[in-house]
Amino acid sequence: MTDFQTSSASESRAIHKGQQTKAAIVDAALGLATQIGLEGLSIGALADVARMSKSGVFAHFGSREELQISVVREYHERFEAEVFYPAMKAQRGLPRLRQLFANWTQRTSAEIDSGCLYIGGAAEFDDRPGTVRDALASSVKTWLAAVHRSVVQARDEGHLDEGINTEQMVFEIHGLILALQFEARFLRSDSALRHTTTGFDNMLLRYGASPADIPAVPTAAKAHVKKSIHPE
Amino acid sequence: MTDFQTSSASESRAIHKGQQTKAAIVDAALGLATQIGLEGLSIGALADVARMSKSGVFAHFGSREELQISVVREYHERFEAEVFYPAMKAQRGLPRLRQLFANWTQRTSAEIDSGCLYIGGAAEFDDRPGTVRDALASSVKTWLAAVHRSVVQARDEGHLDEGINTEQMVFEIHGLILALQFEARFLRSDSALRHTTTGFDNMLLRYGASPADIPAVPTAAKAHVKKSIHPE
DNA sequence: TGCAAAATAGCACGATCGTTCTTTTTTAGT
DNA sequence: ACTAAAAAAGAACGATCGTGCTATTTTGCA
Repeated sequence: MTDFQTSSASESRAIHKGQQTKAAIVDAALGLATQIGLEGLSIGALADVARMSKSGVFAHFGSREELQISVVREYHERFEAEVFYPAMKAQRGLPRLRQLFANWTQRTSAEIDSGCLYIGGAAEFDDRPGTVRDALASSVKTWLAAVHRSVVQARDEGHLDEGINTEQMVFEIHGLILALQFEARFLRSDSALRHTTTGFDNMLLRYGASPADIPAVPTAAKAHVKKSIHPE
Repeated sequence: MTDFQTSSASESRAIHKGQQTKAAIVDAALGLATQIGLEGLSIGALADVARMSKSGVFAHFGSREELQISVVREYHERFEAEVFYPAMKAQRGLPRLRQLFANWTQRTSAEIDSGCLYIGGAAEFDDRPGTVRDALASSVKTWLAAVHRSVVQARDEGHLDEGINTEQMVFEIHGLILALQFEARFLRSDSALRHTTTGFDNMLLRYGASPADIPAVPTAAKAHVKKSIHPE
């Protein structure tokens, strides 16, 4: 169920009370990790936030590494629930791909005080082998594979040109999201969101989406319709 | 001289010996910071690498923050020397922009054990205000402004369509580089470099560069020349 | 060659780190 | 209500953190 596939059947087994306080701890840990990073996450600071003793927190995980992995798993599930599943309700093909991108964009830019754990984690762990890196990379790959499936479906439905390089398109989509996080969150640029959606619309046209499917950009530019697309 | 402008006149004032050991320390610190991050950089570990005492290292900076800023400045100068200045020798306009991108790409992907300090730093400091973040953001903005100048020049030289949105193009270029770092360094994808150059070539065509200026992609694809560009 | 100054080392401080062990409190089933 | 088990707290450990202070070594110039 944690694989960005559409499945069902989940079991909530909160027999003992420890399960829910552990959930509360992970929730607080995720909040800390998205602010100061997975490596910056310390058990002492987490205990303060969770209003618990250090050893009380520690006992739920057995090691800091296991805590970090729990945070990655929790983020994976939330990402799935907020970005992936809602988009599955959109019509298969281009509409679903657009919804997927819209949810992803919103998740990356809208949240005021929480950066994307995948992006921050990639920077922290690209030179740091271990189980945390593995869990992180596994989640990211699963997600990118889901995006790729959506691109392939859009092509197979005839919403995009059939000769397109789907991996190339996913790479470029990923780039737009990364640039959004970088320029919006780090550089505090308020035009990053606009550049992201404009870039995506341009990309769709370039990959063969029918212009009717692309909503007009809500700016004042209207006369630039030469042979290339250069919206204001 | 540290502003990505083409200027000259530099003065090397190594009067006292402390200057050169400080340079050696900063060099080692930069190596550490690109691996474990600016926040992970500790004076104790740095002293070990530099074969010095902790206090000996510390005395050169007075605070850890100042050490981090020194590392950012050093990275700025090296980036300038390896990416910016060499590209200035290329012909003004599209050739120079292409060289700039090529150098940037190489710097981002080729270095085996050192990630880009700007990208890692942006992830670490996007929620951490202070002088280190300011130094980092200042360097990045200066560099992106240099890229933007190069785009504007390419347009003014007539190498790109005159109606293009230059900020949008810089944003998309930045996205390609960020995706390169993410997928090559974190996901260890060996197709990331190819996706980056392909994406750039497609982008140039879309922004109006004459196809003759785009070197053929050295792959087996040759028959895809419909109305859009879909190289293998 | 001597001497002031600069550079480096040594040492200690309070704080925090992850982790272990023991004790106390709270829970859930009878 | 009683009790065994689970959960949380408390205390301490060695290590490392950034930083201050004092001594020692090294440097560069008269």
